[in-house]
Amino acid sequence: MDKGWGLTLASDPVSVFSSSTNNSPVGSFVKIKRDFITDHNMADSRSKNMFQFPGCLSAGQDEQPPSAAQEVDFFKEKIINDDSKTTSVTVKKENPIAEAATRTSLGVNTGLHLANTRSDQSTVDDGVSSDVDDKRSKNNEKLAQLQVELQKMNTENRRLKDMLGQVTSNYSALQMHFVALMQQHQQQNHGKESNTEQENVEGKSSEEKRHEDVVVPRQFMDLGPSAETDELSNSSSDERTPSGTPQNHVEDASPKNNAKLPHDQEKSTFRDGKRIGREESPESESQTWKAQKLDPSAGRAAIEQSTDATMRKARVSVRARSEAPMITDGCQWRKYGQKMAKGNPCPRAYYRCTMAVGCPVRKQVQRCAEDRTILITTYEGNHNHPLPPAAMAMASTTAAAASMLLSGSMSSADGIMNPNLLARAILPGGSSNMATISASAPFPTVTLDLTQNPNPLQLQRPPPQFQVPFPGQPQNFGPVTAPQLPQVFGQALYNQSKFSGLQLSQEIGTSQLGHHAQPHLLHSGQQPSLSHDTLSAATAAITADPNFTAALAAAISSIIGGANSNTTATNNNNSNATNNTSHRN
DNA sequence: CGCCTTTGACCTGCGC
DNA sequence: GCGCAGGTCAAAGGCG
Repeated sequence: MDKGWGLTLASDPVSVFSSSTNNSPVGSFVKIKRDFITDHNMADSRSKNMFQFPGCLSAGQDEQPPSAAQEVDFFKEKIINDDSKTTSVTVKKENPIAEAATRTSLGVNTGLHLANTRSDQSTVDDGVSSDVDDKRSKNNEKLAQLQVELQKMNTENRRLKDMLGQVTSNYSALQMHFVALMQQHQQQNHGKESNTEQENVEGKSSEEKRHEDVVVPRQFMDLGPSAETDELSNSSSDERTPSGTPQNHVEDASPKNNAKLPHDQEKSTFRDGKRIGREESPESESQTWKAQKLDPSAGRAAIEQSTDATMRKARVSVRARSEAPMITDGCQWRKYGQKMAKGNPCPRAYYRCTMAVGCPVRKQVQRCAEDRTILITTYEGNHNHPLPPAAMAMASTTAAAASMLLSGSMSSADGIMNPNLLARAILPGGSSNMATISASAPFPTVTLDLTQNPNPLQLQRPPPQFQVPFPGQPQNFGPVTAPQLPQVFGQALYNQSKFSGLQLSQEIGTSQLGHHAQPHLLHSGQQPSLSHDTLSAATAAITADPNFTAALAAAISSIIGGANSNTTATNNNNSNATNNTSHRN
């Protein structure tokens, strides 16, 4: 149902890792940057000076072009000719000197020209012999100039490599931490599937316990039994999930349901979808846990299901400015209702995901009463089907946000959730009004505000999308998590280039990828607001927080579920398992 | 003709 | 118990 609304959350599927001709990280960096240019400035961007490296990498017109163009006179004519035609022809030239001169004179700043500055004699063999010495001296002059430039570039390259090494090491540490926790979690699942929540808690590592002393209680990964406890003990958390409704008790045998089965197959399956999606929650969940006690083998599925059920409750609200009636997030939605909400003259529209039958994901779209240009989109649930790369952005973001929300700490009796890792990860700079977390509402909700504090110099590039072949083993998350990490926090928020906080997360996640893939977005040096210290601090904070692993695992699981439906994730929210369990009951 | 949106009715939970 | 508000259903109509 996406109709290409103005606000696009999808990230472009540019294959930023596919630079086969340049294996150097910086080379990839350059390619990405050039893609970046292309993305946002369209076709003619390459012919203009749009991108400049930080520091002195630039070979742009600011530094030399005029003189360079003037000095290499014998190129000038050709350049002019080329310019009179198309610049693309010029760019295709293989001769680095000629290319450099051409680009320089055209004002094209491509940043890096690392090719050898070999002799350009062959290029002047054009039959012009009147003033060969003079031209050679000019060529030498230019050669020296290019060498100086090359030196500058090399220096910058080294600096970038140092930065890359730093973020790579950070990534490695995070990855090891994550893998260790994942293995531990697996062991717990296998060895103690029939254990109680308390036993699960006891089974945690000392490190996790140590963190729990500081952070808290509602470990998302272990929400299984605890979720049940919450469901049974806290009626407020049950809210509108129809666990207590008569409908829920008669599910399959319900005459009502049978009687209301539509003739339309699509609608019929949808109804199934409703059953497994909307009504899967606490009831079937608790039943699952009962079954688990009888059949330990059902433990993991139950955990997954409870996880999904819990995720179902968490909401992620995204505020973004858009004139379009709905943001484009890569998924297909079907509108199933519209209501006038109290206190807002703008109607609230209800959508459900139609990319797969039974997908429990729904969203509400409503304009802000105060500012009609702000579109508030609230997501609920997790997709149980493969997602296109464009859709993974929002899905992963909401999943991670919801995970973190649910794994956060409930500190006070009033139920207000303290800002947890998400907030810290999102808002390392101390900005407090871009993401808000609230558990006081009927649903715990994370609100990501894309309308505030924009930095137009940041976030101009949609996040890269990666189609990564998923290894079957969770232990191999490295290559999987790395590319997806940026999605986990930032992708959805790139679209409007206004979420610098998540940009940092993106920086972290992406930068850390360098270990397994080429770095593709390492322009922190460009961003005055993002210092190395900030980066390191945020990375350390994320690495140190066990909740992050939980949220990360959830997000990854959703990704895995989306990318490879045959992959069995350790704690995913793949509703296939849930559905099966639900139907079994 | 099939899919989607619209929209009024209906269901449910909650507060008084 | 009643009313309100949020959420969902499903018939009707529109659109490609």
